[in-house]
Amino acid sequence: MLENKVRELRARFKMTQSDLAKKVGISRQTIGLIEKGDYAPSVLLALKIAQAFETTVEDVFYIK
Amino acid sequence: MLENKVRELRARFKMTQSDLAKKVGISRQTIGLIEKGDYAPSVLLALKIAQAFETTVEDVFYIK
DNA sequence: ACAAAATGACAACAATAGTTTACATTTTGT
DNA sequence: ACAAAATGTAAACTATTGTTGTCATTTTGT
Repeated sequence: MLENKVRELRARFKMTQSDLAKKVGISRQTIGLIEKGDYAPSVLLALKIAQAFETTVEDVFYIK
Repeated sequence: MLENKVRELRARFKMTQSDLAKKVGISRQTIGLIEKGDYAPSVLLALKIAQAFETTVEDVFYIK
């Protein structure tokens, strides 16, 4: 399955779900669902999230 | 918007759309649509495509 | 030139991503 | 302890991703 480090990275950057949501242009709830692992975002959103954390998509999202 | 190098990479690896589709587990038509730039795949599929070309998501898909 | 393989394109559809609204629960700061 | 901020969750919904089937067109190999 697909897993991700969004929650850890967000903590490291001291951002709330709302902060991140605003930064990448989606809703707070969607960030929550992604963190929960409920679904795989589009690659466009994944790229924006990785950029928000100054890292790569592979570093944030990975197949396990 | 989102652009990608799937067509070039696929040529470099001498794969047909069907080859790549089979390798990443989707239909041939979907590869065609992605190459055409019609839509952004899920990050899961993007990861698989990048892996098929032995490279990163950022190298294959980029915001322009 | 010819046949086979590869690609383009479209429609109708199924599955999943992502939205808004709303409310409950948990965490944080003073 | 209290209020405010942050998070969890759910329903109903819209938008987009991805499917299968079909046929036309283009490319490739002999």
